[in-house]
Amino acid sequence: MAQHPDTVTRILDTAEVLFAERGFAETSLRNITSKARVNLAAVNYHFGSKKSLIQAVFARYLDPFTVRFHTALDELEARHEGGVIPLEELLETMARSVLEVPAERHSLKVFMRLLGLAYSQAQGHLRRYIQEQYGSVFTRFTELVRRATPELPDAERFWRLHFMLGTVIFTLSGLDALRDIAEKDYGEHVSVRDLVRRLRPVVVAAMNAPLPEPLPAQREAG
Amino acid sequence: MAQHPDTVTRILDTAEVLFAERGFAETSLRNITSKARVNLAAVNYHFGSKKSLIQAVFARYLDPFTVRFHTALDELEARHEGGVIPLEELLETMARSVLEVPAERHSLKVFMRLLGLAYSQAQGHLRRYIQEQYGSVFTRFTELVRRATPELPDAERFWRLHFMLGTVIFTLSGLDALRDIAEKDYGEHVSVRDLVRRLRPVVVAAMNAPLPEPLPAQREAG
DNA sequence: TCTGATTAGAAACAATTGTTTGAACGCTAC
DNA sequence: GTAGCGTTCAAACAATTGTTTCTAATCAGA
Repeated sequence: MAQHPDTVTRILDTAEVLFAERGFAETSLRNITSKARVNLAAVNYHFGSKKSLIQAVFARYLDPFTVRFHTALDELEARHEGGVIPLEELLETMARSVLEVPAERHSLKVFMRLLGLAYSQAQGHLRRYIQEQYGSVFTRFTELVRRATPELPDAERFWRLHFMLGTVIFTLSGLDALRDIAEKDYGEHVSVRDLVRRLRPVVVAAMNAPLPEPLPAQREAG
Repeated sequence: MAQHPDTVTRILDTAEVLFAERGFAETSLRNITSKARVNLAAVNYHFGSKKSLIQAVFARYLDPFTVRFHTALDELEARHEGGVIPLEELLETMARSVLEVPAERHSLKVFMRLLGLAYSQAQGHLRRYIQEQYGSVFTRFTELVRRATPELPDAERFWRLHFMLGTVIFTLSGLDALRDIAEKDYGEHVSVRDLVRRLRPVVVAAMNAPLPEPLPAQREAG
């Protein structure tokens, strides 16, 4: 599919930035091709459609992440010889895998923003694509988390994992805006690693929170 | 501006649903007017532009919310006679105020989805509008939280509040997708109120988490 | 019932969208 | 060199977008 790397790469580099800044529907192919100084037809020629371009942008981040995360989990399982891996180590490993990807690719901010868009933006095809393509590594991870937290009911663990996913994606994808506010209010410049440091105890405490009181009799509306 | 309530209301009712389902850019005025069985020109006649329509949709939720939240905080402060209000009560009050709005208006799902879109969707005008229009009540809230958590450094509290904001908005705005997964995996249907019940102990635990270990000497990259 | 302002409606507007076309270019292999 | 291939390019495509215009209908107050 991709022969002449310059055009394809320039399209992807430009597209990921514009998508992250403005969303998918708000970014036209002409925006991308003009900023990338590439002919308009090049996108449809190399990628086939705008949808496929969006998926390609994601794949360029998620493919290396999946590889890294799988091998990191391999090492972790080997080190514990089939025993239960503590929750802290699992979370630590995931965080490290996420942080390593943009070190070789581009900005972590873009990566996180794209993840946020994948959830919030309607774009049914994207969610389906990500689910099909990268669902397995998450299944593996959640299974390990299950063994690390046997006291949690399955549903409760599911929701808490997604709560924490929301925390991380929301924070890191809106980082620029939040950082501006934080600097203005506290004069303190926060790095991504500083934020991850702050996130760690919060996420652990959230996962270990006491169980909610059961609902009374389920009287419901709305 | 609005005389004949039927048309204006039908537009707003339809628009909020479509916006929540598909986002702003993905929802055309023709989608709205045809589903609302209203003439296309009615939107521009009654609201002036699509942007103004979007803001009107938000105002219909945020105006009553702001009123309710302010009076709820008034009562809370009166009840504590100038003393410190415990964190749990502050969070509880905010949750109740959020939940009460759609009871008189429409669905909480729509409300949350709209909030999520306001953050994730680029739509600079929207964030500015919300900030200007409804920023004061949040300033009041965070000041009360500050008094309730004197042991937290200011920066730490700032970040933890935004972590939790991310958790709630991310979860409730992506509710449909998550609900599909949860139902498929656990057969269990979750209501919004059920989710709020699950969120409560998690948020409290996160806010009360131990402080992160200070960074060592700031060796840093990326 | 006539008058005057407000709302509804059909049609057209210009602009922008993703996509397709067909000719021109640049290259390697014969 | 030239045939064949992959790539670039300008142009056009049809469809859809938000907005405007102008006419018809509606309804209140005299």
